[in-house]
Amino acid sequence: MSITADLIRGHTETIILAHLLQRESYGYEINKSIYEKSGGQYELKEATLYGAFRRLEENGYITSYWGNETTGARRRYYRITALGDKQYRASRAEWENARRLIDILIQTEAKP
Amino acid sequence: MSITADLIRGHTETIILAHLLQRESYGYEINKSIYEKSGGQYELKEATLYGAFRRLEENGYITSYWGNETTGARRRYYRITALGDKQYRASRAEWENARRLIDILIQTEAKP
DNA sequence: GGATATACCTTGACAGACGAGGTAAGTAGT
DNA sequence: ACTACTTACCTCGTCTGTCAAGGTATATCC
Repeated sequence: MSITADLIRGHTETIILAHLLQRESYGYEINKSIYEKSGGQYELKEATLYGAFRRLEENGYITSYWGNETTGARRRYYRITALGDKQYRASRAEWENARRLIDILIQTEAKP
Repeated sequence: MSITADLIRGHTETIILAHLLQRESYGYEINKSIYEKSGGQYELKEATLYGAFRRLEENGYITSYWGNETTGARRRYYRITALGDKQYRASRAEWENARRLIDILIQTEAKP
């Protein structure tokens, strides 16, 4: 992992919601997907991932159920709720705003 | 303050360094400047600000000295070091990368 | 005298991320 | 049969940055 996690902190839950909007999924797959989408630059730690799932479920943004795998390890699937969809849109709008703000705040005028 | 601080978390020190690259300054002024640049959307809490100063100084990114104000409250001025300049450039590059990455990770394809 | 602005600082609590550990089932090679 | 690896889940304790709440002191305005 080449990107410092502090910079992603605060976006973990939004990233997970974004993935679940595409399709129902489970922890291991979501993490793999993040790894691939980031070109190998970023990967959630498991403790972070499962902690985020717990919070998201507590807040009613996702629901979960055990898949009925007949082979291989069991999987817990997650599905986004209507509330989660709403939260995703709000978080995304916040990100757009924060991005613009940080761009303004960390820039220096006329310095090569 | 309308932006949640969690989204800025991890950029506080870079924001301070960016300000100090423009000119030597002191805590109160830096915070006012952030408030104004952000259009009143964001303001550091004092505990956060002074905590960041302490870390920056411990790491050798800034130095400080007491101003000799003849009137009004005393001020502790901060100056960025060569190491701080280097760190700023690195942090800024990291931000460009993180920004691109988050954009990729929180986007959903073809959803209105 | 009292309120407000400037200007600094500290302590304790909280929340998210992480390191390090664990469980369990299937697959591949020797 | 044994060993190693992959898939897949989970938890506990620690660390770090932020914040609420408190404090000190000087100067100005009404």
